[in-house]
Amino acid sequence: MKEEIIANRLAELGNITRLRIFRYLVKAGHKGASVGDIQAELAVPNSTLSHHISKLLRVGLIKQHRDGRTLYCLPQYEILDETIAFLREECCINENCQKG
Amino acid sequence: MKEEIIANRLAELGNITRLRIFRYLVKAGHKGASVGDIQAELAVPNSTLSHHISKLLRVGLIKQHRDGRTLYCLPQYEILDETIAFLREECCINENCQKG
DNA sequence: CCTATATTTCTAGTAAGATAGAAATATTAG
DNA sequence: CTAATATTTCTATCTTACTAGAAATATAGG
Repeated sequence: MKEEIIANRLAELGNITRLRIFRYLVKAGHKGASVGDIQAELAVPNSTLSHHISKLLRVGLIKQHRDGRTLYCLPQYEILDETIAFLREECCINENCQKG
Repeated sequence: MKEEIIANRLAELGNITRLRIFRYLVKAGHKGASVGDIQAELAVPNSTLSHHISKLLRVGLIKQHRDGRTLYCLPQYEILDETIAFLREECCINENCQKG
């Protein structure tokens, strides 16, 4: 069910550490950032960071690609946009307005 | 810190029951819906529902106003929009693009 | 092969959240 | 005041999530 998928994504973004990770990647843009970069930026222990990254991966908010020893994380803007759009979907359909 | 405020809101929306409550209110529009309406719609026990509503209230995603015995819940669209906007803020500033 | 770098997995302790029954409170109507 | 309706609070149980140290794996360079 779509509602559950959206809730899962929002829940992942609802953790302060993951929100920081994700925003760091959004700022980084399409080139993304390596796990090591994120760790240096946020000063989170590697095991903790890895755990959070895997959760963001699981719900599709980020993807990864390897370049040598370095794993790059890339934000998935379409997934973010879909998630955001869902919150506004059918806004005020039981009323007569176009937007809140 | 703003990041924490946003994370808290997203975390509240990240629970399936609260997401349903919130979306029901968004659909209802500016007139909102009563706690009883929500309960009838979602078939959640009253104590559970009350707990979830208080969490949405706490982070400002909804407000309430009483009319006799009935408590109406109203979605706070500006808070939602601010939350959404934060996720896109400073997108790609470390790159050269305008939007993902 | 050996070493260094990059990241994940294992493991475990601790804290927080979800759920709901039952009782309590609040409001209105008669 | 009494009864009915609307909603919250209390209490408890159960599950899930966060955190991080230590060990393991993966990749590349010499």
